[in-house]
Amino acid sequence: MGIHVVFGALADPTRLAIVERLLSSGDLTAGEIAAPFDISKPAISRHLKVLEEAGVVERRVERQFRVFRARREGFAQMEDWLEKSREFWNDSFDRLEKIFAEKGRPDAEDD
Amino acid sequence: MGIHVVFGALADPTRLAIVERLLSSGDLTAGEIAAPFDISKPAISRHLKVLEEAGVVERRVERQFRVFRARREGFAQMEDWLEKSREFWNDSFDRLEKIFAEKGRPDAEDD
DNA sequence: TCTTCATTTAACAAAAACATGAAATAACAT
DNA sequence: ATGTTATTTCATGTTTTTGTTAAATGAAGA
Repeated sequence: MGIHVVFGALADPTRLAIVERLLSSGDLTAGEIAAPFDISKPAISRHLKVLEEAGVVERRVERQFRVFRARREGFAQMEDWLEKSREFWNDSFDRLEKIFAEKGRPDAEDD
Repeated sequence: MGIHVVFGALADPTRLAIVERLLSSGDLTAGEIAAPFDISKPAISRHLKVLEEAGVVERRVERQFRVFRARREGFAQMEDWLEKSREFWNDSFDRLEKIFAEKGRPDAEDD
């Protein structure tokens, strides 16, 4: 589906706040999620849909409520992407070290 | 500035591709960055501005070129946010363990 | 200075995102 | 069945994002 969709889901302040609250509070109903915000319930409902479609939260029906919960796999996707990026950082650090070693001193004045 | 700005910067497929290329290739000029894409240079220029304002890349002037590079601090922000989230996951796992322990059954495979 | 190459800013159009109130649906209780 | 509570879908308006082309700016060289 693409990691950019996950990033997009977390790019909105309202959605980010929802996710952070779900992380700290565990399961919450749509109504509980909407309560602290000044925006309408339809708007929150859409945000929840975006988060669900991105795989960041999951929804289940319990009695007359829809209960939401943060979803591990969504976070795992980000972890993986960042892990891959970290490798690149390490690689380029290695390249720099090699260059320094060959030149014999860390800050040579060239080009 | 808010982590959601960083997420927003990476939410666009073109910008994500730019960042990934900068990670693997090191420094690139605006022109080199624009080359593989089908969209106009002004459009790429704006994407680069968004990435720069989010702190994900940095720009410097070298001869007649603008050279871009991925920026460690931008990634560190995400690492920190994910690290914080990971703590919450661990905490809720602890809570679950405690509940199982009280029930006398450490790993019940019920649904 | 005049030209050229590299890139950004400006002006604008199309598409997407985000909000709202009203109506529809879902689950449950009476 | 009818009503009540919980939530989503619909129709719509506004703002933001993303793209385009044309013009402006920046740096370098003749």
